[in-house]
Amino acid sequence: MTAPSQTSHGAHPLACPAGTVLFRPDDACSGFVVLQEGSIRVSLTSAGGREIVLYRVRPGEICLQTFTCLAEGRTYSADGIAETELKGEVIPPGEYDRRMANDPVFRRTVFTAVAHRFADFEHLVESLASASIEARLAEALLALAGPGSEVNLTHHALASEIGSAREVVSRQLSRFERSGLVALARGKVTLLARGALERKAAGG
Amino acid sequence: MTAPSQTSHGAHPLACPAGTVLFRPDDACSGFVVLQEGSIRVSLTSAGGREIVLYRVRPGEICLQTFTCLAEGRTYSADGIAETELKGEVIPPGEYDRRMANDPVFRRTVFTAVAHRFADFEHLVESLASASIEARLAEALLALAGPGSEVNLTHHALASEIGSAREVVSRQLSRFERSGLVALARGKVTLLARGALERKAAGG
DNA sequence: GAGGCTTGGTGACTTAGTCACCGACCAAGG
DNA sequence: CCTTGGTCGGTGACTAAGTCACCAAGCCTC
Repeated sequence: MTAPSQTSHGAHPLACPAGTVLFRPDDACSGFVVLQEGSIRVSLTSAGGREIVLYRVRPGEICLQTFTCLAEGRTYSADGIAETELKGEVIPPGEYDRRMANDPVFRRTVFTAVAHRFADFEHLVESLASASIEARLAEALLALAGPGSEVNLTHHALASEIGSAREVVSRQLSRFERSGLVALARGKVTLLARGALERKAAGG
Repeated sequence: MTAPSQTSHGAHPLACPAGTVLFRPDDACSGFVVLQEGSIRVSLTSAGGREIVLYRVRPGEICLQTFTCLAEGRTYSADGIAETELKGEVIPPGEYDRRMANDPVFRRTVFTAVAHRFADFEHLVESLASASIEARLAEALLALAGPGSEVNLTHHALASEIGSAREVVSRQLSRFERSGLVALARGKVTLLARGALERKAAGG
């Protein structure tokens, strides 16, 4: 995408290991992240300690939090954590503004990404407002497994994915296991019947 | 793409009465709305028939739905209804693109508005994921009353505001009434103790 | 192999959402 | 007027989800 020659025009390289905290609520924004490799998990934690994963940033996507901060000159309001090792670059605020103004391709890319994120958000709101835990958990498992059939997360982490509580996830997973949809192990869920899970995710 | 007899900048005037349906899911987007007067209610209705109000568009704000449609060339995914009589203008897609590219003030305005909307969305997600019905209803009542102290909505409409069910709202309102926080009448809620409601809204 | 942390299981309880139903209010037409 | 049909709101009974407290099993490290 962006050639290294751009670096000389103001972009810093970004490289950090899994687990790095990229930002926390009230942090100032140091620039616009263009990710080449890896995955950033962005989540909100409410006063009561309940966490919910808003979205993940992957190569070609953008961090909406960062966009918002840059557009309004505000601080972050969520947590951003590197889920894997990251590679990419950081475009500092001034350079970002310049490119939004002068680089039509860059601008187009950012718009599309913002629009895409928005659609995800809408889906999240709809889910939270009206889908059952069974459906939300089935959907999350399918999304997290990707093309594979294993999800290496604790029940607590799964609860954060769907904005619920650990106990609720534990009980629902037990029900899935009793129905033969998944197999459970410590820190791991193995999907055994994608079709059935897809039906549950759709609200069947 | 040529503009016939139009405003000097290619925008159509917009004027319609309260209750007008501006868009529905799967409608194509006819242009970017710049509102000068009035209020548009944008809401999602899930498969189960549950409705939730996402946001309102007022003068100086933008419709995120419309932004998304224009950026990705997609159709709408929510409902937009005029809550009051509307006045403003509609910038057709081609003109919108031209202005985003060439008019820095217009671009800046749109960015800021998009960023602002996203902050609202984040608040909505946090609310849905972790706030009690008591807190959400108190917050909605305060927001809907504005500087006044009356909210002229049915319990059903209030339920849509907070993404809950009519019965739940009815019962919570009864509790508020018994505590002397509000007075109830058919299609109307009168706020009697803003301070106490603000405390409830904050989770106290 | 003993403590200490993480993970997950469970019972008991509260809060929220659903379903079914009914009565009060309201407007329009006879 | 009075009927009639629709909207609005109240309520009981039930299910789903979330909370709280606690415990047991796995796992790490010293």
